[in-house]
Amino acid sequence: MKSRRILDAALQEFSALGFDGASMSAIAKSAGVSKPTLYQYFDDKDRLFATVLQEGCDHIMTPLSVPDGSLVDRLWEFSWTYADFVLRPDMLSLARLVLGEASRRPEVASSYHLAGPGSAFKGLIAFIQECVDADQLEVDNLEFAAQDLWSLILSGPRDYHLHFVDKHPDADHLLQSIGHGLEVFLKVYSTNRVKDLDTLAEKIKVVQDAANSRRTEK
Amino acid sequence: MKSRRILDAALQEFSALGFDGASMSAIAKSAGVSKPTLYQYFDDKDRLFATVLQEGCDHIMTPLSVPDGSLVDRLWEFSWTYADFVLRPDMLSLARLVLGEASRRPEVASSYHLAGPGSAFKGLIAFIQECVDADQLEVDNLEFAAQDLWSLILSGPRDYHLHFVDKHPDADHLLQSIGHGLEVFLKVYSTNRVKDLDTLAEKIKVVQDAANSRRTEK
Amino acid sequence: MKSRRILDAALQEFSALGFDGASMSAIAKSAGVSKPTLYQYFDDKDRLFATVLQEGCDHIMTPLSVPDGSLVDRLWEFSWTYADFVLRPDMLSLARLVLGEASRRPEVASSYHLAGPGSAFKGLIAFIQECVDADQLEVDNLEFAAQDLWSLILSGPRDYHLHFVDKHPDADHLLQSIGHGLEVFLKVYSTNRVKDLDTLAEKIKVVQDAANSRRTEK
Amino acid sequence: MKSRRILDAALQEFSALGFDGASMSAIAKSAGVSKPTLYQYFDDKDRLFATVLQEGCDHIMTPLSVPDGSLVDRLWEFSWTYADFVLRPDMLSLARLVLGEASRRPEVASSYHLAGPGSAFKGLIAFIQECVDADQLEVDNLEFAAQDLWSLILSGPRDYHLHFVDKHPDADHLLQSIGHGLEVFLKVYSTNRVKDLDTLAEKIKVVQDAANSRRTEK
DNA sequence: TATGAATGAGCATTCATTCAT
DNA sequence: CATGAATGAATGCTCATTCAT
Repeated sequence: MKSRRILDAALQEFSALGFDGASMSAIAKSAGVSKPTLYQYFDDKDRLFATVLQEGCDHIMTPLSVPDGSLVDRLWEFSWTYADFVLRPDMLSLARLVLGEASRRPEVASSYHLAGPGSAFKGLIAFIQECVDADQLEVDNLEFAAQDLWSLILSGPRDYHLHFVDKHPDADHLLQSIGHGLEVFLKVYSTNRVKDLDTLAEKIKVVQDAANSRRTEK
Repeated sequence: MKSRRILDAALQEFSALGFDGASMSAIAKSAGVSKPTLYQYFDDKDRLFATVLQEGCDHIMTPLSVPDGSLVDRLWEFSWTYADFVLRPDMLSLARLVLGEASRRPEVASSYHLAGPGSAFKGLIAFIQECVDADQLEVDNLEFAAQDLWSLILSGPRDYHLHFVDKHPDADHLLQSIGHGLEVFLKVYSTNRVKDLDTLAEKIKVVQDAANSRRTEK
Repeated sequence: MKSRRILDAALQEFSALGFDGASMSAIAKSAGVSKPTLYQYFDDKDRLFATVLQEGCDHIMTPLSVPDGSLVDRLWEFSWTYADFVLRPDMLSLARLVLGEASRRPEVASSYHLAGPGSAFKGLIAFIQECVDADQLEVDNLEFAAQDLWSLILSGPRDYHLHFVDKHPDADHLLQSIGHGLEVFLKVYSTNRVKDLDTLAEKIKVVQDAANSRRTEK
Repeated sequence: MKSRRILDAALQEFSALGFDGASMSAIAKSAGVSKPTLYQYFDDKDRLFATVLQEGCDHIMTPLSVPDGSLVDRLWEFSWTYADFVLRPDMLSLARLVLGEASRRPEVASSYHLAGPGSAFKGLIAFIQECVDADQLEVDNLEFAAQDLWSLILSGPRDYHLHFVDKHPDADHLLQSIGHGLEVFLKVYSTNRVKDLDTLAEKIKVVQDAANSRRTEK
């Protein structure tokens, strides 16, 4: 449990200050333990860092389950699940931390990529495979299709939020982005373009109206 | 000229070690000057860092001019120009550096984004506008189209190479990636899909054959 | 105890080299501790300096008790007590140090004056008040009388020894100085001038003879 | 003339910051010359410091002439001349500077004392001799009498203003201090006590009234 | 096991001083 | 003669790491 507190504190400090910027003293204090205790649990700063990132990677493997439903429903759900996860402030911090250290610790960055985007990618591929099997999508190359989905939906917002640290994701904007991304994706890969695009448009409208009415209430 | 050497050395060190990791001594030594000299040119480490990034941003504004030619020719040229630029090791290092410091220097990261991807984006939009004016593309929302082009073509490889520091861009892979991206883009936005896709396929084949024959020669 | 050693070393170094001249490294070494240890005890150089001076001021408050006896006896004792204290090399060093920093740290100099000469002054006033109450002195203005006593007895030697660092107080000279000072003081303020001056003269003679015989023995 | 500007700037800086605190760069800039030029005139910092103090000492030799007139008139004039000189802010700064460096440069402090208080002392002695010759004072030991005069009149205020840097001499207070000092001095040494004390009292009253009326006018 | 106290090595920065021009 | 540009050597201070308890 003490190691738990230490790892949390370390993630916090590393994320905020970077590897060099974070000091073992600060981590120890923030974890509420003494420095020697900290060193009892983790041999040195590098080890601690590695462990923190390892943990980060392990935690990444979350969103893989895809619900049942129509193609559009599933894509929709899938997209938002990923978006919520990928744009979470702590995930963005972690990503920045990893990239900041990438030149000095190439393994860290690559294994993070494998665990993060990589595993997400696997999920994507599996999901698309399912849709193909169900004759909902027509896909030549699974990998490309998966990449397209990811790129169209999330690469823009993620890039933006990686760089604009204190701008929090804006639901409206995200809706537009995902909505448009899915539209393009369906145009290209759907076996039933017209209907799917209709369904999508309606879905977007529903969410938008809900948002608007919520805003009006205020 | 001395300040030139200092800035180069600083970029080098910062890129390799991060802001905290880079030491003024190391920068001075690597620039072949003494520490006091370094401080004569740059008031302090922060200022030096800021200048280095400023320069980085200034240098980013490069690829904006787009050649004449058929739609596919132009898209092709455009894509490769951007890819070459964005995947250059030094540009990737800079991007990592900026992201690594983003939490502590939000302005740095945001102004980098504005100068880098942001300005690239403007170029993209202008370019697409031209194509629309020439009835080559049919576009609803310019921004979305531009974002799509960028995402489809480059977000995948860039993300990959940001994380895999020592893997150098592989022409084959890139060709596939860009080729596929352009294909999707044309499918969605071209006013003359069939012909354009044909032209594209041919273009890809030509390049691939050239590459193969080059490989065989070796 | 370690902070004791540090403070001693610091007083030493500061006294010998001044605030800027003394280096934290030298203080640490002279105290037999490492620099980080030094910084564990004192937040920074200023704090250390302040503490050293604070201590100096606290130690100053010593000679206030005045013995019983005849007026001349008491004055005599009083004078020598103060002289011994004020002319002690370390007290002179401290005084020089304080004055040397006075322009940059006015509060230091003024609070030193309050604690040092100032508190001595209060003792003087109290003492003279006692003598007045006992009808031994006739005084118009207590403060002036106290100032006169101090000035007549010690201002000359103190000024001299402040400037001549390596001349150690010479008992003979001091005897003359104090003797003469007291004589003037008694002439002006004693209620029993003739007798008191006689007593004083005899006291001086006794001490002088003792000194002479001591010198002869050698 | 350039060396003039340098010396002035150096005195300024040294007085304000002490020897170590003053930087050659700052002195050069404040003198409006470049550092190499500064070094052309003065071999090194020590030399410059020595020269500055030498000059300070030379300038000290000022108040020696004593006007004619009655004993009280002459003492009065004499006292104020010295007081004005000794309490001048720049003289106080110089004194502090010298004392602050005394432990590291004993010769500096002693030669300053010789040139400053020492030479004043000689003036005092000569002056008192004159008064003795004119049967105005009855003095046993010239040196002691001179020391008494100085001590009674100026040691208090000077000590005060050495320590309280930003308190400027207050005419009222000084008047009291000098008035009382002279009173004591006359009581002890005058050959015509009653009359001289009367004259003095009147002199004080006149000055005090003048000051009061001046204050009322405001 | 947990810690207060300690340290060697290093960092950003500044200074007195000196070339090359 | 005067200077812009340069530097070796130090300074105040901090950090990752480790004893002694």
